Amino acid sequence: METISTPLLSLPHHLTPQTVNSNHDQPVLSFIDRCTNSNQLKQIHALMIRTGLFFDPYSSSKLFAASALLPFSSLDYARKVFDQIPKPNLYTWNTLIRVYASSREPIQGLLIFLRMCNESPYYPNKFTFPFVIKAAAEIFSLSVGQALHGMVIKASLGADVFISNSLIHLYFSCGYLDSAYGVFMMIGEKDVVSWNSMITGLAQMGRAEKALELFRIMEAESVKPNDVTMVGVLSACTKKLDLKFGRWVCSYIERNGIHVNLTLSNAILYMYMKCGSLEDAKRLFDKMEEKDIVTWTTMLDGYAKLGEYEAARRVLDTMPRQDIAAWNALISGYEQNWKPKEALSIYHELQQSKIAKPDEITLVSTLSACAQLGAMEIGECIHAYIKEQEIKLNCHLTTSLIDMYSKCGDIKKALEVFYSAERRDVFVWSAMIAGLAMHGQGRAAIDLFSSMQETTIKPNSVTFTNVLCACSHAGLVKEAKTFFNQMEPVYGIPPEIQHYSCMVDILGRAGLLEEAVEFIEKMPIVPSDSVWGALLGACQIHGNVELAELACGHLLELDPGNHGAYVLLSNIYAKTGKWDSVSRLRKHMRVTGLKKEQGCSTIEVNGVIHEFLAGDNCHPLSGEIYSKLDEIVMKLKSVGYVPNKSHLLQLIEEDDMQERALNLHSEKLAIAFGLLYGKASQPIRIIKNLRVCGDCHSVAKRVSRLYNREIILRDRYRFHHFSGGQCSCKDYW
DNA sequence: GTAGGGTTAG
Repeated sequence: METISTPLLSLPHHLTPQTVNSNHDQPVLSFIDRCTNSNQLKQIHALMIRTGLFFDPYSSSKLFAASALLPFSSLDYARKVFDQIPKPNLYTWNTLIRVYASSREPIQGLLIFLRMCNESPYYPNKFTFPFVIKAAAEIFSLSVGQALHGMVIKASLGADVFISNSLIHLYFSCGYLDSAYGVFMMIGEKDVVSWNSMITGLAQMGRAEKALELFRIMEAESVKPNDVTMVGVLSACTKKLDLKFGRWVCSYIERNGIHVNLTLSNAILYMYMKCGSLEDAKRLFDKMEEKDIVTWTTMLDGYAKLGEYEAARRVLDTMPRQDIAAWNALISGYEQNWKPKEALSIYHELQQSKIAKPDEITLVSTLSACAQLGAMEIGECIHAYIKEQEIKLNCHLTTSLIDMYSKCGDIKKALEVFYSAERRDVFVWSAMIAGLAMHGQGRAAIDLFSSMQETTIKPNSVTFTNVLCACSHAGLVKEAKTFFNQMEPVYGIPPEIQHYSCMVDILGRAGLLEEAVEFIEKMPIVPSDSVWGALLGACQIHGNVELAELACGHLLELDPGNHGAYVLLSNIYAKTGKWDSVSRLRKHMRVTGLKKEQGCSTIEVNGVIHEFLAGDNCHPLSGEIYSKLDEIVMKLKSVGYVPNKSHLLQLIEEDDMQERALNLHSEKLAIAFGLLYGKASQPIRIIKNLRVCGDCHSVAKRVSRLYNREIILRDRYRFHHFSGGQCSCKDYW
């Protein structure tokens, strides 16, 4: 359509804008709204230019609105029409801001708004503000939003309910609950949208209780709720996992004859799923006449999160269109249920099938699966894919990459990602601090926390957990006390149970057992199993039987099935030679059927994860692995290694059996495998599900020197970097 | 002389 790009050339000379009468009964205009496709619209456009009608501001505004708002039209075309209009009127400016505000580039809405203020003779009116405020909300810009709010007040439009409602929405998108509430309170005649904006906003911010309270007030003030209200209320129920209230909402909807559209059905379905009523969800799903991709994905996600993978898979295979969200639901279902291998296998299938393109969420879940497994080669492939596809690193992805590299043992790469990140939110900072902590670099973690103070990012409760964890792994008692004491007065974060546990752990490890007990006694909240567990762990290190029994008693009271507590206590008895107690405990464990969690180590070689259980013969190369292990032990013994059996005294009595059992530890099998098949230039990276025992620790140290190989071992709590006969934990773990 | 704000999944 040539006339669109060169309209002025084809303008008939006898029809200049001035000669057109503002006759709005022009028959052409009535055709605009009746267009059913873009060709018809373009024909009218051409005709209007030929006749000069296009240069009448009212007529062009009608055409422009159609080009911007009719469903078949594109924003690109609308923009071309706009650029042809010599003097857009206010209606036209407003319409352009409106379509940009809900487009993929809401920032354009703000830019057009600025252009309008500078270039046009118009001052924004009551229609302009809702659109431009929406644009600000879309990009979460509090500063722009506040500036607009100021303009609204200056223009004496503060009482407009439409504008107020959009301001409420804006403040919620920016997390400014109080400002939203302030605007809400200033509305003289609140309408249903005002209430809906508040209820939805509160629910989304996790203030479910407050949202439901507002719903009750709304009822008391006789404002009639609609379907959107109910979606908001259901969202609050879902956040609270309150099935009872959710069911009540469903009956409320029925009693009040509220129209149940697809969105509302989906919200009910989601509530049932999240609140744990699979039965209700299934019944509703089968009853729903109309289903969209949200419906299917909600079912799929529900099954996957409940661990019903076959049902989840069936939904994926049945749904009419598999978009990336559906795949994400399955991948994250596996990942969040600690089935990282399955998660990676689905990701692999997705890549092979090319049915959908992985997005940020896919990559976040997949990286987390790599972190769980310690699968660094796969994690690196995903990092390369991100670079190759030029996927922009948002804070979520940055956090996942840092976490993956940290948990796979490459703290340098984690730091590289951290320092090259364009944006760092509190999660990015916290992940980096956690990474340094688990690698025993307590000082560096604290320094990083100090650098964080120089930014505008405020630490949260997790940040402090990680900082205290760093102090624990590095034995920084004084520093830990300072941070802990600053939490509430300086940062406004009241210490939670995990912070108390950390402190008990720090004091206990340092041998300040008395102080640790005093600390527990003074706690303003009830000590949890983790607090007693920390004390018990410290008692093992320092061989304090009395306190260990006390801690163990409390621990088993809170968590009777805690086999770890028994193992720790029996270790302490063994260490202090209380054999009677050891056998009494062993008998008790046998009778109650308590078993130690089986040790398991994994190692990645050439992108394949190999898994070893204690004493297992399942690996196809088992024979070679055991011969290698024998060779290692012989070599080590020839240079003075003596097996340290204190770690399994409680389980096996005969001496040679003890040594055999030690050699069956899964991390030793993994080390032997790594020496046999890993690249000689690469460190051996091993992930162990339990804590590494003292004997394996000393073997790893010796192997690192004798074979001149770096070994990086992640156990349940932290990393050990073995190199040249030393470990990064300095034998403090 | 045309019009506006709030909605479900990952």
